[in-house]
Amino acid sequence: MSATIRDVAKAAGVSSSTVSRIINNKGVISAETRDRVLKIMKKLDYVPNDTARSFANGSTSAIALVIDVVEARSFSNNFFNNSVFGIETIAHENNFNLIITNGRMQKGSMTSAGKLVFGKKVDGIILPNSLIDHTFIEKLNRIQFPYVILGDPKTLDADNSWVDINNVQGGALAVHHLVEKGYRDIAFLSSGRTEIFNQDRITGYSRALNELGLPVLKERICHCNSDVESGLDVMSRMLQTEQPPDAVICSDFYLAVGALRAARQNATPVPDAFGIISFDNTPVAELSEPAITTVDIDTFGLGEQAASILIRKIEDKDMSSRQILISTKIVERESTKRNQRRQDSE
Amino acid sequence: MSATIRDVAKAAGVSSSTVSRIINNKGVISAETRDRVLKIMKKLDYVPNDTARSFANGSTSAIALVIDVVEARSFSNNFFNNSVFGIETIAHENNFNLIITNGRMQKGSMTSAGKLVFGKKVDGIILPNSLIDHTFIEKLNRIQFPYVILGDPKTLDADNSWVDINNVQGGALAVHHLVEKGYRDIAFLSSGRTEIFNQDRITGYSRALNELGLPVLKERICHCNSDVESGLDVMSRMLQTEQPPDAVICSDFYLAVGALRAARQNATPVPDAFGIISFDNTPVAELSEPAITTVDIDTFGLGEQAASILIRKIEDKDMSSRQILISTKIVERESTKRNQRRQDSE
DNA sequence: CTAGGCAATGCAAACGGTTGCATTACTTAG
DNA sequence: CTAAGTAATGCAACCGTTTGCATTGCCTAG
Repeated sequence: MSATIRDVAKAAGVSSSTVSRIINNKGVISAETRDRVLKIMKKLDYVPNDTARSFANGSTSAIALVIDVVEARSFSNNFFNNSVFGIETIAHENNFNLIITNGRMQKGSMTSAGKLVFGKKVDGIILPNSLIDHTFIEKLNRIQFPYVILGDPKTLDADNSWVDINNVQGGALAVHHLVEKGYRDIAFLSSGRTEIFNQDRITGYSRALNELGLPVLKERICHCNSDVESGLDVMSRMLQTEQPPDAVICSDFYLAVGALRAARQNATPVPDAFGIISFDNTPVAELSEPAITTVDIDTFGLGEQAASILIRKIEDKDMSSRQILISTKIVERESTKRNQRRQDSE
Repeated sequence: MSATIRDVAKAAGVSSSTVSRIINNKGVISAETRDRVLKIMKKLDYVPNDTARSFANGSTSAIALVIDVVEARSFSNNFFNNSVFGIETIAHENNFNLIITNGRMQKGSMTSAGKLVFGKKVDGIILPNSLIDHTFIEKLNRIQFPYVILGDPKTLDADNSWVDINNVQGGALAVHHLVEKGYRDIAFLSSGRTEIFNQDRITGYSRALNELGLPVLKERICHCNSDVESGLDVMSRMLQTEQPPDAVICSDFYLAVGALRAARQNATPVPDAFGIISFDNTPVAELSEPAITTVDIDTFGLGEQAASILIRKIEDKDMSSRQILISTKIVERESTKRNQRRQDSE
């Protein structure tokens, strides 16, 4: 059907080696030959067959991203969304293709990721720590296959490359912000007990309280589901105790909305009597009233870093592994923006 | 490095043809040979090289999705997010890989999509109507390359396959819902003037008003930017006229939140004096107070349909083209849930 | 003047599968 | 008993590039 390298070679009166060298900018080619061949290529609408190329030189110029999606609930996937975008951006800049595969949907024996890796469809792979399978990682290590993990894979002992949001720092940052604003009794609503990011945030939260000489209380830390109802329930109960907290840090925006509603139902004014911070600076954080102060996690940057480490690894298999923590920052909005009389008076 | 088909063949004492036939379930193979070969394959950790395979049989088992992302603003990308998930699901079921490429980032002469197509990296392609380039489509048609368009590509004359949300029906549905609820003077806030989906929604809106014998008024249709400020501004102004509307349909959730704020600032109670409907049933529609009634657009289904049409086309190049419109439905929440005295009294 | 070096290009094998066309050994109908 | 059919497998070409190793002609240092 379409022209091959030999068609071009024949039409230009050269060998296919010469055409190949021109395509790849390798070797020494005289200017006239190059021009002639380039013209022929254009005339014949020639585009090198990438599959044949991959086949010949044993590399695919493609990377895979394994995602961990169970249901299509969009804004909890804010994370996914932005990371993919970051990864695609870097992949594109480096002339890599990005293959996306859902790690939750394995049918048959080999996982989708395994198929891509061992079938040599990709040169490297990015996978989330939530889907880590030790035997799979071992296999990757054995054949020195380049990979990068999204999220600190605490359960792995080998030295792997990973990229993570600095959730410990984020948890601490939230505490410091609240304390600066004059809040003193800070609760933490976590969106789950098992997720590493929740554990890390709680670690940071506890550590910061310690540093500031504030007590860390078991009953101030609650593990809920990631929905408005949970946040509302838990927060309502807390607010009705004789010693209610005066602020809360929430692991996601659903919980924050729940907390906000609880405060409203309890006639506790936000931010004056009660401060709220949510993790993940999703654009919808601006939409609530009051708008919610967030710990901004740079998921786009996370994707960028993961992709660029992976690509460097592909280009240099002996590269030592890298671990990157991306700092968070506070985006202050209404839910913590009280005037600080309270603090001053203390 | 890793075992090839010839290694397996040698170890099993057969020819590589036999191994190939076993891998692909083609031809007739005796049970004993098959068993022996399968055992050897397992023992040698043999996985067929997909690149070599693609090369040999001229098909890649991969499809590409071209996305149109300019900035990472997550929930306006709810669309993107769910569609990708739908596409990946179907691709996976059919043993296709999904390559994602950002159509906005073309560097060099050939677009990223063109590289994938003409470099024979994929067997088919899904592209959004927002990125349609007539000469590119013509090229695809000329070589009979399978593609499906996301969103009705109204500017194309040829018969192409596409999948779209039925925005006309959606616009009408919103009107009918509001009228059923007793609202009579319905405004429309569009998130832009040029997008086909906005035009379609307005068409449906106008048509439904006509059918119901209600007037279609120019000044009730506003084109804004997709943000809260715009919605707030426009709606505030409308509400302060001597004859304000008693309901509004918004093209996205930002506008709906703006409209809600405008109503609140104007002391117009929602839903009793003013009804609000937003397009796109993003989960955050539940988070506002009152929660906002939405026109649910099935973006996951959109992706599924696009992928399955594409794959059928790949498998049968002579398949006639398909056009699919996916109906919307109302998800009723608080912002239109008034008791219907008003209507009864008319 | 000559040998060594370099610029420019060609030859042909290799990458790892797939597949059309044999080939071989049975089986069975006539 | 023979010819035709069929089940099971092998041979070798082919898919479109890349690349190590020639080869050729020319330049330049000694």
